[in-house]
Amino acid sequence: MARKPLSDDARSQRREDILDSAMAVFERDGGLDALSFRKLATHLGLSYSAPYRYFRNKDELVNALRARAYRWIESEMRKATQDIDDPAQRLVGLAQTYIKSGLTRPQRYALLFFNLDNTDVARHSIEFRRAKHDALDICTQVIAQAQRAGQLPAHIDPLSASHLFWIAAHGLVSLEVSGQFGMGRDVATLTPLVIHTLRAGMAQRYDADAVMSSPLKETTRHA
Amino acid sequence: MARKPLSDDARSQRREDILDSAMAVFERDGGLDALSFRKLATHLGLSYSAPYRYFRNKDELVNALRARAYRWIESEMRKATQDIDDPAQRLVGLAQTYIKSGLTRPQRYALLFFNLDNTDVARHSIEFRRAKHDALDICTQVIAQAQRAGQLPAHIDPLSASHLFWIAAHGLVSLEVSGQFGMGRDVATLTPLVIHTLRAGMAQRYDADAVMSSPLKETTRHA
DNA sequence: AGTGTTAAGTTAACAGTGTGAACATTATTC
DNA sequence: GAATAATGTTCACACTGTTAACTTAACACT
Repeated sequence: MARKPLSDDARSQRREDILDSAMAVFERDGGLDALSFRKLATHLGLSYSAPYRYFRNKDELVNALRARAYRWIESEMRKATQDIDDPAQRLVGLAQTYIKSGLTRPQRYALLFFNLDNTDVARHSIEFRRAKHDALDICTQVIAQAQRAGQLPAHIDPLSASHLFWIAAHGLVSLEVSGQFGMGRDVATLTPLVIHTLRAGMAQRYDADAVMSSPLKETTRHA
Repeated sequence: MARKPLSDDARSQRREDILDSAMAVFERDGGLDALSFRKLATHLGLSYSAPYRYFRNKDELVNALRARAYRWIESEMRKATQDIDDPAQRLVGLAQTYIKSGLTRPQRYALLFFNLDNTDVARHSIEFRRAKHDALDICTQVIAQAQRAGQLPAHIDPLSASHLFWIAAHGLVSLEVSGQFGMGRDVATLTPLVIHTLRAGMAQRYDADAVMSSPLKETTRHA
């Protein structure tokens, strides 16, 4: 009776095309404010509200873009680690790749962690959370593997350990990308220091209570 | 002959008042997009482009706001550490305070590190850089002190060490504030783990070359 | 073939934004 | 009191996100 909608494949292909353009514009012009539906539409050769047929609003578009950025960093890590056999080296390679990816494409990295208009977690899309989970999962697996191989002490569970890695790597990339380290490229000297500290620190037995003489109470969030 | 301009004191007092309002609006409504000159002006009981007499544009206003946020976190750290005598405990207290500050006022923290429309460092104001430097300086001093007291190994220079601390603390706060850790409040369990790893890791002798079998080459920045 | 149905794309419109220019006000110094 | 320059206001412009109304075109059924 009615016109058939685009096949799911065709439709999501269109979405991919739009996201291609969006990412290109975003990285060319720098920043989410610089990426407007109008500019995106003309970049696609369409009229200025056409993308609304594929993304309900800018939030949804940006979330999709973020998920895509995560998928990219995930694939970078996969590519880099699959050729390394030695578990310990895989782990170092993983950290290096994460850091390098962030530094080489600061815009894309910033898209993941900055530019969150607000800190409202509820608005992370499922797509985004899945991508995040999959990326973290690589790390967890590599760590578990290194532990099984006896190359990494096992008194910290793999998930916590990968969080630890993530915290360190992200802290480094994030501060550098947002230009907090001052003029020099301290990253080059900081990277090995960070990795060393992580490995050496994780090697030592850990007793939570001994660390914090006055542990952080639960913090209430203002605003 | 002419009307005297507001004394520098009076003028900067006005600026402070405006920044008070700006910070209030920013934290109430969440996000920089929600902070408009118009809203700010009406909040001050002025007409909608009055703030332009005090801030050339939104960039300048935001930079001032950022500097102020840094000053705040700096003062939090000063307050928290001045009463602690034992150097090692001072250091832990410092880290705790930084983390706690970020977690309690996520908006303010995000202002410092997220919401950078672009990653253009050149646009950081001198004010902002000074505030950042002063905040970091506390950390450097406390570390140097702990090293002199023999409570922290001295084979890492205090500046690098404080960078290390910053990276870890910021990584933790930043990931939590941007809601990347999943549902739970993993921060409570991650905080002591991070601090432990830092301390234990820094205790071990450090040889940069040994760490990185294939060190990060210089990375060229796309985009 | 013809026609109804409906997705895809276009255009018009609205509320809000940053920002500059042109005006009005007002306090200060002569 | 008059001149002058800082401060405050109003108007205007080019943008933005977003919704609603409209046009076009492809399919399904008779």
